[in-house]
Amino acid sequence: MNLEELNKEQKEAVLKTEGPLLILAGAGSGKTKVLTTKIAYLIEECGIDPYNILAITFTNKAAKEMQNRVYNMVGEKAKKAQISTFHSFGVSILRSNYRYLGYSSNIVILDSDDSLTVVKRTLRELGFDNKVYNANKIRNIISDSKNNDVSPEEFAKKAYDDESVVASKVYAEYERKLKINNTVDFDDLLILPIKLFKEHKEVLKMYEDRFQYVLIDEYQDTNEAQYTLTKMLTKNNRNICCVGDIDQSIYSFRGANYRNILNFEKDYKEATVIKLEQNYRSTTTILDAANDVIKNNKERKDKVLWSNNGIGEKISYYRAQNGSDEARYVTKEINKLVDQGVEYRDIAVLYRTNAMSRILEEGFINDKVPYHIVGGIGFYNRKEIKDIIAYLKLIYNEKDDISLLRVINTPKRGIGNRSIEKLIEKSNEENKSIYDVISGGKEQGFKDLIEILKDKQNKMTLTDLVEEILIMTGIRKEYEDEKTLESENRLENLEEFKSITRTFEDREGLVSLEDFLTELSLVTDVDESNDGDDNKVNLLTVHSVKGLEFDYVFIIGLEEGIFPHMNSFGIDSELEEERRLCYVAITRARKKLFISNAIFRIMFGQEQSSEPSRYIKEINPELIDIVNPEINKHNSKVQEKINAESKYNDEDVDLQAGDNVYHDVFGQGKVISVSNDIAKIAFKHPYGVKSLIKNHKSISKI
DNA sequence: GGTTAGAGTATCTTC
DNA sequence: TACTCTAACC
Repeated sequence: MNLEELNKEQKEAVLKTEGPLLILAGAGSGKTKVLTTKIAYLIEECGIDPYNILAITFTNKAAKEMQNRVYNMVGEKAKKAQISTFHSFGVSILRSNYRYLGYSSNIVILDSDDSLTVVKRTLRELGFDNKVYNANKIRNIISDSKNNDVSPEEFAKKAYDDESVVASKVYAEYERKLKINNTVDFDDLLILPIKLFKEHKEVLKMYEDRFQYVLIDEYQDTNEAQYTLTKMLTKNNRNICCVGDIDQSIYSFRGANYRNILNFEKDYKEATVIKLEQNYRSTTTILDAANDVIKNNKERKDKVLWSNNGIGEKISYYRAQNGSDEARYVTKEINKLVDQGVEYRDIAVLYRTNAMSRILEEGFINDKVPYHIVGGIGFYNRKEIKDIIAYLKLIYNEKDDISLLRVINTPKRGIGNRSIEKLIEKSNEENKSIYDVISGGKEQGFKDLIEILKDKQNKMTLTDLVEEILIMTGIRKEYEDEKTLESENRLENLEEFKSITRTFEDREGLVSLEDFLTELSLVTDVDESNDGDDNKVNLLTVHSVKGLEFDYVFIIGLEEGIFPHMNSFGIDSELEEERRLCYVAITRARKKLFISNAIFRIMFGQEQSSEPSRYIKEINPELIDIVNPEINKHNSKVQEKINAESKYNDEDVDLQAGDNVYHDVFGQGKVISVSNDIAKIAFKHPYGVKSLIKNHKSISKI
């Protein structure tokens, strides 16, 4: 096997096949190449059966790509290796072992929206006002508890205030509901395998025997459960290879803990650590800028990326008048690039929040720039698509209450709130799913309909089944009768959905409802980003661009309040995460980076102004070429004026921890801490602790 | 039981 | 702004 294309460290990482290995791989240092080569090396040179290899990637797309690359190196047998995300891996374990865990075969996976719906419903059923108790927050509490192995009972014991008492009750009921419905949430996909392994050592033994070699990518973004799962599988074999980069840890909001990397050497005492610091992706200008930004983080291992790719062009910085001006700038620059022979597909525009894609879209449509939005509120979030999926889920698992409640009266069948409430009551009393307690009434008609469709399920292809649902439920007729622009659109979307099922069938051969639904729940829009088939500009969030690279990258909205996001103000750990996010964004670019922001931007329907992001100031000015210095100067005067006029007090307000204050919106509060210009203040329920600009006029000492 | 207007709230990121 | 939820009316 030819390892000549690898540098010294990369080669070392490939050759070290036995025992624990940690690869600290900087952005663009060729880690995917190392991982795939390593898998191929294990198979070809060490004679390892691919069946004994487990490789975990961050997205399904990355998994597919890795599988393909290994396929190109070793051929057909690559397919025997298990290459997937943690969540897909969890699903496969569940599907083979559901009996041990007390589930039946047709498990439906809930997405985060579904979980939230269950929480809301549970709050209501338990008689709590969901204006007082924030369902989202409670869902997060439940998720955290599950991930940290805290049971509802344990949580109830530790409950310390009104909210956590309510949360503990909702948590218990939430778990009961999921189980009765034979449904699992995203957390369960990781937690249930752990539970299984703890309770059934023989099953764990089987997986240990199978997965002699375990490789994990993006280790900095593993959460507690993923960490535990990894440790359980590799405790005895010890052939574990983790790849990660602390500077690219950007998923802490989801429970990821980059300290898993820092602790690797403690967990595996005999570990070898290899650093990959040569970057093969970007120009030194881009790398220097990235290094300038990230070196301001305190919590990190020292590392400096370098490259041989030459200095390249300076970074272009444009400070726009407002959002649409910024969009115009982006399209103008894109058109210039395209005139120079650049392909649209080699360009990406990155933003902090999905909401920012809209204004870009307008600009792109105006200037006729072809684009592709990755992720965001996409196709699968449309009502008609959610409805058809709910029908499919219900046909697959009639106990799935969430899907049932979604479609029992869609289209209208005259089953109103009263009847539904009665059904829910009955199902709670009898500890059964809603479907199982239906007997008689209009509901019976609905049940009969589902029974007929269930019967058809095995007798036709997926696409035909979808068509059958559209006809038999009356969904199609409803939209056809409506004859509005909107209903036309919905019909088109439903046709589009059928072409998705058809594509799926063509790709996989004849497929089961189970496979299709699993893919739907786990494969996200991010996995759909265009692979160069379409020559379009990619629009995506900084989070979803992780692992990708483009010749030309635009980072827009580099403003205080957006990037870094205002919710992170005053919280050091979160500001550092925002900075890592910025680092990830910068290091996506190969040839040239464009950064921009806007003085005025419409948010929440109101025009607001903001200053340039602190991260821009951290970059050595010599690396930056300011596109519009005059406007910039003028604008900074405007900016000063805005600042002077309104929101802030002229003099510094002396706020200290312990001070009582009054806020125009949140009322009375107590200062918890003050750092720099940010005061953390605890307000009364339901506001809680807020981080606010200390000198804001809305705050006064009392 | 269905419809609709008004209120309220969120936009932070995702498997 | 735009979406979702609720209450009141039909």
